[in-house]
Amino acid sequence: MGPRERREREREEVRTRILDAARELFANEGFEAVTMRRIADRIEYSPTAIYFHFRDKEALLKELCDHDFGALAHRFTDIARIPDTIERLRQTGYAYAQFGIDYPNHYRLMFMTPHPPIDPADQELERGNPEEDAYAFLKLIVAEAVATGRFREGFTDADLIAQTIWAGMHGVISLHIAKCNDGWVDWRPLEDRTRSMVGMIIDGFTR
Amino acid sequence: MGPRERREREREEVRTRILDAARELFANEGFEAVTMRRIADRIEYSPTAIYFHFRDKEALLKELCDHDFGALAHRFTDIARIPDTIERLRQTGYAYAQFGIDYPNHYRLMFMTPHPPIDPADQELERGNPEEDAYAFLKLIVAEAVATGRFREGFTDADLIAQTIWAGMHGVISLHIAKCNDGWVDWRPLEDRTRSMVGMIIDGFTR
DNA sequence: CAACCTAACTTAACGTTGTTAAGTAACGGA
DNA sequence: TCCGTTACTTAACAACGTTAAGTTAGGTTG
Repeated sequence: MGPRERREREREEVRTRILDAARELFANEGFEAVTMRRIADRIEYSPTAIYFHFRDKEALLKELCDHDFGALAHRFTDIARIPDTIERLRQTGYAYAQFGIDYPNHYRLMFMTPHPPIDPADQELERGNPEEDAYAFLKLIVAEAVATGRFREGFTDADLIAQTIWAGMHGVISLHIAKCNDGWVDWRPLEDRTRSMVGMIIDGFTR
Repeated sequence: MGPRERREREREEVRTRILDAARELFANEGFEAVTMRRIADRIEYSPTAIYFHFRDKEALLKELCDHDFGALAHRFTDIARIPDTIERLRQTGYAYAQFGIDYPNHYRLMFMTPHPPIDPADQELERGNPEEDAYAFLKLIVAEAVATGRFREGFTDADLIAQTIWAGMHGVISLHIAKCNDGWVDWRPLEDRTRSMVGMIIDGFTR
């Protein structure tokens, strides 16, 4: 089946080019500022062509977000080898923050923008696997810290603790992305705020 | 000067009606979902009439946000009377969270959406005054805690600490607003997460 | 080989959006 | 009484996401 496969491959190639163009434009200028016509211009197709590969602009976004969730999780692969649980937690915090700093527009779409609830049926990403799911990675660290007695007494709910830690780091990054232009707060350097949050988290939970 | 004053008053009245209509629509449906035409319909004016009172949709938003920043600060007036510094800090955290829960759409526009930097010249709100500025209120508590030795040694930068505390609470609320529909996280109840964050903050900073 | 069909597009258009240009009616002051 | 400003309205513009209606190339089938 020669031609059949070639057509399939060509189709996939166009799809990828749309995604690449959209990713770059979204990352540089933000979702709302980028139009379907601009994406189409970039790859020298008509705007309508995009709709043959993606249902709508939101579907394009979702595909990119899914990819970025994976990219975030992959940042942790090296960290996973750190033997000390608390040190691993600390470095996870820093890596998470760095991701938000590196890709603020991606971060905004991934974590700061409400999306319509998606049908669990067409959920592509593998959730629960620490190598693919950043939350699962964090939860694993927390569970280990609980199991090995690194956390204070009474702190046993790994989900609750992980969600609190995540919220803390997310707060630093999202506040930075949304409010860094606001002159009325005498902002401390972002690195200091990141360090301070990681410190507060560790001081707050460890013995 | 009778007629002069009356005209002025009538003008202000229309302005207020526009603001009220916009506030309700924004709060219920979000900024992007509300059109100028819908606001105009609501007050039985033509869409163009709004532009006689506000430069554009963004200016309308800014005026509402400014009002809400004041409303947030006013939530703290009762709390300001709590004698114990740390208890005051705790209640401030809960009140902040409650504000975000009560007005998620307002909260999103105030703290989760990047806005173009505004000219300091036309800054209406009184910043730095704890009765009008929620951040100043928090910073005051932190400074008091530092001064009375309630925080650990080395924690002396009131701005850095206040920004870390703010980020923590903001993280809980903003993550809730943006991701509460995401089924892949086994979310603990929001009250538990709020309590957990307040606890982590206090355990993290106090002796 | 010819007829046909379908996949992968393009061009043109639709309905909405924020916003502006042009016109108008009412009213206060000279 | 005339004039000019104030406070609007109606009509229109450009840009947006999206869709309807062709069009063309290539593979499949009678």
